[in-house]
Amino acid sequence: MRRTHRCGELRPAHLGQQVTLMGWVRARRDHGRLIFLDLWDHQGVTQVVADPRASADAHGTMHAIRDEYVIAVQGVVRARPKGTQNPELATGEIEVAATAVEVLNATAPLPFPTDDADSVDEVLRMRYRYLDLRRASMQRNLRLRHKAVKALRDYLDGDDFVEVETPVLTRSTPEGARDYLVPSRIYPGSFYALPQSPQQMKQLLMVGGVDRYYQVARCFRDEDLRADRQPEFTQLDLEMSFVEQEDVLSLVESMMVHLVRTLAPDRRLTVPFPRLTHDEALDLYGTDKPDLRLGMPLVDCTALLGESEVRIFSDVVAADGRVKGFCAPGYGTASTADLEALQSLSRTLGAEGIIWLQVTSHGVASPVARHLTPEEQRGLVEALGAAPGDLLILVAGATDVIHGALDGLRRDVGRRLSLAAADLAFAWVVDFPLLKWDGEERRWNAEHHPFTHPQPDDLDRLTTDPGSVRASCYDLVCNGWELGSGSLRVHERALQEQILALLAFTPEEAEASFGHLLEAFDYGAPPHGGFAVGIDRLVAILAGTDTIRDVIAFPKTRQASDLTMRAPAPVTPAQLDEIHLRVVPRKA
RNA sequence: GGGGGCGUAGUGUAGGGGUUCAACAUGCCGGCCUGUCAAGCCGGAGAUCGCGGGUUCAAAUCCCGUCGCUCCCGCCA
Repeated sequence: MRRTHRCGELRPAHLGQQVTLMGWVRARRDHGRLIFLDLWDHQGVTQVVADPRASADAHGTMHAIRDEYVIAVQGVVRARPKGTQNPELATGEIEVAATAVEVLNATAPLPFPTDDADSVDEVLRMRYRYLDLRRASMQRNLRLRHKAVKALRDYLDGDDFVEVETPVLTRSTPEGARDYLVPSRIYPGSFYALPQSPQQMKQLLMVGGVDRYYQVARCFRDEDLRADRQPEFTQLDLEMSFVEQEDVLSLVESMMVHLVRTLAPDRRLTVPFPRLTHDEALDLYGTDKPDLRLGMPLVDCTALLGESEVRIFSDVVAADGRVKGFCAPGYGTASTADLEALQSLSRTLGAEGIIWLQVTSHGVASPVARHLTPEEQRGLVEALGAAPGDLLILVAGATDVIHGALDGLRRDVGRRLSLAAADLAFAWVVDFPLLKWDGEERRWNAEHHPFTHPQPDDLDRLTTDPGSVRASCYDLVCNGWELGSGSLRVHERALQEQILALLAFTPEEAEASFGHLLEAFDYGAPPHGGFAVGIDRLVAILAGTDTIRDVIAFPKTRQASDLTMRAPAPVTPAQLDEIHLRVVPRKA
């Protein structure tokens, strides 16, 4: 038997045709005489009927068949009797009357149902990922991912980009995340590293005159996992020569708009994407990846409360801290339990706690209300733009701490109030600082990476006031996710050496780690810049899921293990010998 | 590394010291049934409650430890 059609394909136009379908059995319905089953493949479902009068053999086989058996059905397409059509099925007007049924593979009862109805423990889903992938939502996600990548490739292909593959076995570089290392058999004691990103390679491609490069690149970082972080992940990595920041932003923005208009035309977009400076983002939302769907910007109330009788406020202000807060519209209905949950969340996030005020038509209700003057109460309501029925949430403390806490509180309140619509709230965050101070190690670190070009206006402060130098660096955020980031790169040897020196590399270390790049800059490196989009996150947002695991065929667990392949796993002593390694058990 | 959540028949859940505490749904096995489509009806099998220890006359239930999954912080240039 050979398959003639897919399971979602047959229509009344095929009536009378002899067809052969192959697929998985779903929902067998045995009426004794008539037996129905739904034959499923990735494309759809067709009802198959066995009638003992038509074929005793086919009927007998279908009696013995169970759910998820893989079968081939030969039969005739016929119209369903009046009143038995199923309008919920694309193939619902027809059915296939089986004349021959062949079991291609019998199936044991599945460890969990594939019908999407119940949520199943993720251990099982991961262990039997191939069964999980039979579920409609996972099928949708995988195909959405394929279409998204194709749309991005098509867009770049139409704009003179060329996809170039770069090595996965490459060199460990200092800074950044922990590398995944691969021992060398041929060079005892030496290691390849899996790339954290193709950053240096794509810069070398620019020196090589490629001009516009992209790659759907697998990247590896040996750090702890999150819902939006896997140790291996995929970036749409791109780089362009002879460009300014604006060129990169506008290319990426049109590419994303193209993608959304192609794949999700009903999702609302704000175009052009709003732009925030890094400072503005922190000031307004306490984070550099704000979810703009939520509204509720932060307001600084420090000046308003500096003289307050409320000790928490005055103490913090006296200690050079700040008081900031936001207004949760309509959340005056928060119960005591809700408020306690917010208190506890704020402490988890490192703050001392929150001060809440319920705004009513005759003032504010709050544990601290009687310690606030009428002017202070009015001032707060006005500054936070509150109306009766709203809840004000204030946090006092050091700026970093209250920003972290308010960011978390704002997102939590957003969830509680279901403020996140189906929009795709893209935004650019620009003007990142070039460097950040590492207080513990008492040295500067690159905010983005060491190859980021300082903004030209700030170049002269590189020696006098490094912390104030802004970078030509930009992030794309969407719905509270960091979707991608990029920068203009240093292409001048002297400047790169100066920056590496600021990052506490001795000339010898710089030469050892980045000599190949520095040397390349001597041989005609064009000005260049680029970007990288996190494909897993992008598809997760489009798919409407909370975790990138749902858009990765075989993801890893929180403990970085692959439950399907059971990796990582020990290897034989002979294998270790070959790569000159000995495993030393960790001392207890 | 730190904090939180979860773990009970194949699956999803209920039960929160004793006395229908091992239950419900679904799946599975068998039977009946000419039109179902999450088929229906009847019958049956299936869990020593993740694992180990402790408290107690008595533990699925309380305590400690451990393992696994998960969320957040740290970390992620």
